[in-house]
Amino acid sequence: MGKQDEKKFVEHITPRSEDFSQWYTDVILQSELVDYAPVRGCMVVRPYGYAIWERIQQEADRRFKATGHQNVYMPMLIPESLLLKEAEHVEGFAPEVAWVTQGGNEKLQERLAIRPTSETMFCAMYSKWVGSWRDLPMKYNQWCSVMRWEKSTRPFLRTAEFLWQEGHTIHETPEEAQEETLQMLDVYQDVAENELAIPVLCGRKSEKEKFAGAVATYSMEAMMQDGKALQAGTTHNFGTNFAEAFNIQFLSRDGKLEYVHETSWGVSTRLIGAIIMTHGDERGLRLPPRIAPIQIVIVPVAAHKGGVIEKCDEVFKTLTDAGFRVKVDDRDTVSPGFKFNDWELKGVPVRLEIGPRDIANNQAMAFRRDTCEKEPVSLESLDKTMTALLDDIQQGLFDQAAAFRDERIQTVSTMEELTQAVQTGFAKAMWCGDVACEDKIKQETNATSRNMPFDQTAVGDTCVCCGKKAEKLIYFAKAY
RNA sequence: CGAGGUGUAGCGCAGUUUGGUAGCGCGCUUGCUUCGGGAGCAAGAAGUCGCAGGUUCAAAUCCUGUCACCUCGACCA
Repeated sequence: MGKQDEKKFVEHITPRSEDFSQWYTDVILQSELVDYAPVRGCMVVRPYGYAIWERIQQEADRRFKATGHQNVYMPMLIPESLLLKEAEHVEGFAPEVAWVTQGGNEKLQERLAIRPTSETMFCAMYSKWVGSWRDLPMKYNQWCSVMRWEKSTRPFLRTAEFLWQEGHTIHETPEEAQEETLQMLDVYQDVAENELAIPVLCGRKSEKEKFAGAVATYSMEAMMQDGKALQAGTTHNFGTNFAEAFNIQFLSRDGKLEYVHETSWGVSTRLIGAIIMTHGDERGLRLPPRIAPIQIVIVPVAAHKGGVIEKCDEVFKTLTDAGFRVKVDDRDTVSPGFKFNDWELKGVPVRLEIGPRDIANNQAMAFRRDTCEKEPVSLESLDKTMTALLDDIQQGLFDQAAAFRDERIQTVSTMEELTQAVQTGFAKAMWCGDVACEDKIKQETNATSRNMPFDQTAVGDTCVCCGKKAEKLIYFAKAY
């Protein structure tokens, strides 16, 4: 392909190297994932974007059920008195809560918060539902939207209203709650790495970065192509903090009144932002096959010629029956060339071009989106060929993202090194554990602590910031 | 919330300095020819110039106010 053609691909999308932020905006709008809404800070998720969300939901929900959780639905409005019960929690969320103050023409006696998260609502209900240790554990999840009055917003990454799931569980013992907290982080990592092909770093948040009201917060952190971190999922262990505030007690095995041990965990449509910023390239999206709403798009070439459409439909049926998510682009209003670019922009992993010449040879031209290579494939045993190809693309995207990330993680032992490392990626450092050092690092470099990995193999003895005795291995990065 | 920027056809923009018939590209409609990397020709449809005041014979253009959005900072899944 010549230079001229190469240029055409990119004429509508700002190159990543020029302005990553603008590239992101161009891609999400042009691939028709979302559009801006007439409401400040809100996005409209369009069919293609929502289809990706539905795939994420299916994969996550399947795992939630497999680990013994059930779905429920809680109301969107939370009375102010409920929200005020857990002091640290209120303080954390108060600045970004939206309120309903009027119903019809009447001013409400008590303001109602539009949920920023539902810990308080779950707690209110759990306190009603729990009586005995025999009622435990209760492991509920809900898929819903929440609202946070954010000051600056970006589609998928931070919007005033966003779709997510929030799991809330209560347990008999601290050990069980901790086990749940870590198990769900594993589930998230499994979804991120094996479905979304996004490598993540899992670990515990510092006191400064933990969730308001939690005893311990864990996260998985992904690196975007601009080297910035994106928190892609979190799990929290609340201990008995909320149980004490909401009086969630049960009669224990030895007849004593005890508080439950509680957890919560969530992932959101932000994961879609992570997919875009992890895998996207100059032509647009590159969707991992396991999450792509369309895995294979069939583009007829010279569709007016006899037999072309029929062959496309035949291949469509074969592949659909074999379990693939397939689409035939039978639009007669645009040229094949337009369709090629269109589906590349939309990130479909594999494109099969079928024209008269292919039919004559019992083959199709297969284009793979990850490498943009094109080669003929036989129409015989196409299901096996496609299975292998999609698996290869899935693995390829993960490997590429992992290699990119690993290259940009630098082990640092001085502030100079840390400052330099967070310009392009993550800094892996030893830390004394003092919030003063986190504050200083934030102030000097704009980077925040991401998390403390479970593997705490030391890379030094002294704190990267103050030089005192180091307590923890931790990652620092600029974050979304 | 601070600093900057932008609002003109569905989208992207020119026109504003120097007031004087509302423009361009893409898209859209209809027809014909095309179809292996963003097709061509022809004929069409479409805009209270963000909103509200003011100045003027005359305002997209000048003045005042206001709203929305974007970018960068401070705060956050």
